[in-house]
Amino acid sequence: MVNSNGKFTDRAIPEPTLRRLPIYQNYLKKLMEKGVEFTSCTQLSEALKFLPIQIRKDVAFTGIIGKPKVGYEVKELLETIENFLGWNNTNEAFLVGVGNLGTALMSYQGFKTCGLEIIAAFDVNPDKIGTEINGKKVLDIGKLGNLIKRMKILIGIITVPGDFAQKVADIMIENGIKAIWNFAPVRINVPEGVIVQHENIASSFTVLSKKLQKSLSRE
Amino acid sequence: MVNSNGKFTDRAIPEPTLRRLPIYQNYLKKLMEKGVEFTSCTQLSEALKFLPIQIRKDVAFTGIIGKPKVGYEVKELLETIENFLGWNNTNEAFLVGVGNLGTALMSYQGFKTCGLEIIAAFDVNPDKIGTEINGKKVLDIGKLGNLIKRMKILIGIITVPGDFAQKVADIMIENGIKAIWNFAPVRINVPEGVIVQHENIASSFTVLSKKLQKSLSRE
DNA sequence: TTTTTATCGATATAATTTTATCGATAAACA
DNA sequence: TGTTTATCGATAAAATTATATCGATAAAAA
Repeated sequence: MVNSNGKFTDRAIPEPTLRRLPIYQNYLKKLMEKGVEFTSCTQLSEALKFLPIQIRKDVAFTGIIGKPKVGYEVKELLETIENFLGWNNTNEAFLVGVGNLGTALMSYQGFKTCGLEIIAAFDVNPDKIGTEINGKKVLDIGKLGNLIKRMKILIGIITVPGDFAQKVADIMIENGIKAIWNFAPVRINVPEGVIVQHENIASSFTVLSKKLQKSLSRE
Repeated sequence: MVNSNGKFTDRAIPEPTLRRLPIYQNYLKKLMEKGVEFTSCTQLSEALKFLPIQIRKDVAFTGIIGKPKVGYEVKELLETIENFLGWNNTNEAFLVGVGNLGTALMSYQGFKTCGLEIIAAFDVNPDKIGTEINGKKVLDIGKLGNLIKRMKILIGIITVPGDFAQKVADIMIENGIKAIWNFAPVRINVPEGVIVQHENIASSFTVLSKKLQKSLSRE
């Protein structure tokens, strides 16, 4: 697969790049609001504390071409990134587990920009079933499989306690979910062809805490 | 700095390793509960879907030595990992921003194991000030700086809207916080010597969504 | 108009991380 | 007791990611 620049479009995008692009996107939105028309990797690097070379490489993946001495048009860069990330077409998702974290995700406004829409949530707790969070209904977990199938939902978000995560994943997969975003602190097993992303909050904390340990021991 | 094995203890631990160790730790706890006494990289790899070689390399960083044909003693491995990660001494932290995410973090039980204790939270909202979440008091943001100083807190968790994140960070740093875990969707600038870890939920989603796109386009 | 400057894009180098290979060893088994 | 086997730990190779270098170019300044 070759694009208009003669480059392979399907060449693997480095995951770190993929994780940084939304950060640029977010800052570019602010520049837009301020009415800034042009920006450069140098300028972005000062604001975001990344190396300019890294930013240049990252944005190059989206295919945009900048102008020497000027940089990139903010509007164009923003659109190019969002386009590249596929944030224009909406991804509908179901969330299972309406605890604190589930509620937080359902209420999170930032998903709008990146094309994720949680269209309903599911839980076992009768007190929660029937309520609404951020305008989205909380339904009985029993209806999960059926609704996935009927609505052809492809993305599932798991925010249940660890013990139930695999069970929920199984129901999801059985009914056609192709990508699972798992916030439960266990690894779930999925068959070939299904994508899982494990979000482990303790893992993140570990990185911070190790750095702190190290920094304190140096003093 | 050289340890008893003649290795440099301060040799940088790869961040990916640091992120995987808690995953092993979590699974090992389950093995313990089940009463399993020994485990091997092979066995762990089957359960967790990592390559056995990678697991072996990761755990080697903790300094543990296994036995050929047997592997590692579960109890010892668990303790070694927790020790290595410094999860035995408690890290006290303040959290600022008692929204859904802040509440979720305050209620998260998984932090106990990894030695993080959120001992109080702060907010601007008078309705929230004075309440308790998971046994922890929600205090007026005005008291933040003073309490950081008085209690010598080193870790700050930011779960406020993006616009206020830098301001909160500044107060934290001014009063002695050395590590900031930032969940706001903006990058915050900190002086030399202060550690920030940015947690960007959109970044994570992007990785999942790109993989899904790719996988769907292959069919 | 010419020179200087900031920035890009391409290419090259370095660092980090992952994966593979292989000899050594402890347990199981013939 | 000797042979086979699973696993470790060390070392090596490959892959990925980050950083540096450098010529080209568009704008600004002299």
